[in-house]
Amino acid sequence: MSLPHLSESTEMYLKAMAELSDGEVVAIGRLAERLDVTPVSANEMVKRLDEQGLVSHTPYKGVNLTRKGRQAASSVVRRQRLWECFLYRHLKIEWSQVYELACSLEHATASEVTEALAEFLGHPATCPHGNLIPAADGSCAPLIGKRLSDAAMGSAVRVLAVRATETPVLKYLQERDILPGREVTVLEAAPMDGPLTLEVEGNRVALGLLLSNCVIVETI
Amino acid sequence: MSLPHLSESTEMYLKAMAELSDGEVVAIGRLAERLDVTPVSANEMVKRLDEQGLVSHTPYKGVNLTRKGRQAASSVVRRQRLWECFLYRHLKIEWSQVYELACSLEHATASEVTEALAEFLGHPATCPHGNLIPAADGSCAPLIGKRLSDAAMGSAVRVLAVRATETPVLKYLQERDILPGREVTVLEAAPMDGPLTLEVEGNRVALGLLLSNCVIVETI
DNA sequence: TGAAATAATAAGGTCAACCATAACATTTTA
DNA sequence: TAAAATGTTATGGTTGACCTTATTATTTCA
Repeated sequence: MSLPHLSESTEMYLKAMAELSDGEVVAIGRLAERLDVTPVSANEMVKRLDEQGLVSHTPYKGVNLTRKGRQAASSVVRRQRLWECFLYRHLKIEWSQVYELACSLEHATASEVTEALAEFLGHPATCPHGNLIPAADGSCAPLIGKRLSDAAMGSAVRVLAVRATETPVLKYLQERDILPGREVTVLEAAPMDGPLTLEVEGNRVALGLLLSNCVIVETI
Repeated sequence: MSLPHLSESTEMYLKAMAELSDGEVVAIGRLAERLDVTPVSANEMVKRLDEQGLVSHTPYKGVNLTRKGRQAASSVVRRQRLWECFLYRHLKIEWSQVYELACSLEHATASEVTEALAEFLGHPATCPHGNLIPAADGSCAPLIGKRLSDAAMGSAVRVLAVRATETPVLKYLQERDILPGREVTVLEAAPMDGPLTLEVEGNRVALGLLLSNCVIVETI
């Protein structure tokens, strides 16, 4: 059941794959970018992960998680998101910072602690960014929603989740009140992949397309 | 103020020194033993710590913490003991396990998290084993008490703290109710450094001398 | 289809923190 | 004071996870 113990680096690769993929194959270049290592290093590491049976790598095509790898990645994500809940709810740590701070803790958390924490928190369904917390058995329902960038012009939507990890990016969203639960109206989309103009909590906000891609919404 | 960031290994050495020394010089052999590395490795590491100005090593005499090293060690101990409180009080993790589990977390804890945790816990004075939690500024009052092995025969004492770290040892004490706050009467000391016979919570318990050294008590 | 972009492989290097073995220095203690 | 215990230094080795530079393979796209 429980794996031999994965290194912090291994866990970061698995988590990055889970966050980037949505079940699809991931290009080694994206992985390298996300983890801030060179493509050569990512290649080496992927080879090691493949040998351990955690990923399957098809040269020139990309990498995906094996059953074992997906299970391990879920466990990492579960730990992180539970810690995010704790840091945010109980320690009152800033929304934009909890991802980063929980990330260090996740690798140092034994499963007894994870499960006791889940119990303490009342088995939350989502992290403060709105992303779903995988169950202890590794299963994780998919998040149903669409990208803000795909919302119909003039439509009012509710923010479900934010798929961003970097503190400065999260801070940017936080300052503009683009947070889970908020209502947003899409007023305008500038041509040539320009920014969206939104109304959030009574304010007008311009949001670049790439960032709008990271905001998951539901129509209301 | 805050140091460049110490490796996990560095933090473990500093903590071991703080726990072993009581301000005195520590023999490299004790350090190696406690950290479960060879004396050669401990020597190499101590040299590195000396170069970083964290310890001062007098060949053949021993090592002690510098001001900087003591400050860093206090910070590690503070983090660990705060996590112990959280794991014990809020996550209901077994008393004998919290040292070990908090030890992994301590190295992954940013100072924002440490201070928020202290606030959440209401700034506890001691960890679940009765040991004092250093203040945020690194200061730490000494624990006033004596060793159970030094208690007068027939005297009733109260357990203040337990200075043990290994889970099986802590479990042994836990099973015999030798926990902070408990009253203990010393009934007999066997000759030739034999065990003490104690009465704890109405039960007779034999406790080896070495282990009795780890139990800090006050007279009542 | 051919150039550009991306991916893979090879070779050699670094760094922290460990290891073993062996030789030598110092301190303790019997 | 000599032997035993402990500490130190030297040498050489390992492992994981990175790095650079260069070459080669494949895929994508204009």
